[in-house]
Amino acid sequence: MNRLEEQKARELLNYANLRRTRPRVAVLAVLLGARRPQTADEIAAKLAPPAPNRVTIYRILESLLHEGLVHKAFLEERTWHFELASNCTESQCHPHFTCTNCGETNCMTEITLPMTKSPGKGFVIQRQRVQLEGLCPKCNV
Amino acid sequence: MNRLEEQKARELLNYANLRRTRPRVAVLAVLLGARRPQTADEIAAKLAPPAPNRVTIYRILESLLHEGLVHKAFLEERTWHFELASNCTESQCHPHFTCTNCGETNCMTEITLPMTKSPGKGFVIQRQRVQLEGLCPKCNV
DNA sequence: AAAGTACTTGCAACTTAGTTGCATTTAGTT
DNA sequence: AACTAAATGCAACTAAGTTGCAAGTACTTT
Repeated sequence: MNRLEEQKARELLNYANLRRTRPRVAVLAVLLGARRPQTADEIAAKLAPPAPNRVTIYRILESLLHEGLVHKAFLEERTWHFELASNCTESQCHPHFTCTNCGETNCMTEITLPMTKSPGKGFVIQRQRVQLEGLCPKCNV
Repeated sequence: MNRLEEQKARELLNYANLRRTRPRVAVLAVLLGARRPQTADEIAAKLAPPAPNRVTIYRILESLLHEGLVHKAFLEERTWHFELASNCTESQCHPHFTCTNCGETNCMTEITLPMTKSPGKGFVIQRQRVQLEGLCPKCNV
């Protein structure tokens, strides 16, 4: 658990008007240090024991989500994955790339796609989300 | 349960070398008649009683998936949604639009996006999936 | 048409991921 | 130091999907 990330976590929480409780700081610090979207269980595994209760982690993620500090990345699994909202604009987040061979997910922050145009007919497109699938450098022989 | 769809379902199953059992034909017929991705429960609700066992429906969907007749549409819910694979190319399916107000999902078959280019670095992009979010005609006042 | 067999189905029990209610604790305030 | 709203932990619950196994059925072979 990096000190720098804890410090940053405190600042973000303060800014968002959320209490800086120990579990909340720790969860946010994990997300600050993560290079890919994390599930509640993955976060729990990275916390220094004694880990907070499962329910607490879910509720912390909910509060972070509510204040817009993190958001859900929808991957091809049933489980929810969370990541910092900081790299994303109002209308879209970076694409996520999942390797069909090893299953690992990478954040493709260097890719920015043009916003899809509405087909008319009364549809207003506000956000778009892109998932990519293929072979990652490790698996691309 | 439309006769035409049952007929079409039989043909597809035959073509895919899957046994044309009563539950399988019925499930596929529902998907043939659906205008948006369906969950296992939604499918079950549309079957003429006596509905097949929950487990059976999951296994049928699995077999259809395995033979490439249907695929999963990843929406912003935990639950899996299935739809016919027929409208889709190798590299992408039509985008799905979910209304942030009423929650309904629409298939945007009229939209086709250019394929995202790989950022290099050894990544090979094989498929892309796009989710859209905004207001649907009903909710766009 | 009967028999055989591999594929399917149904049932019960289980797992995973997330939720709810309530009593206890704690961060930030007075 | 006392107060209070917010946060936490625990136990019990729900939703969605899975597994093992016995019984049934579609298609094949004779």
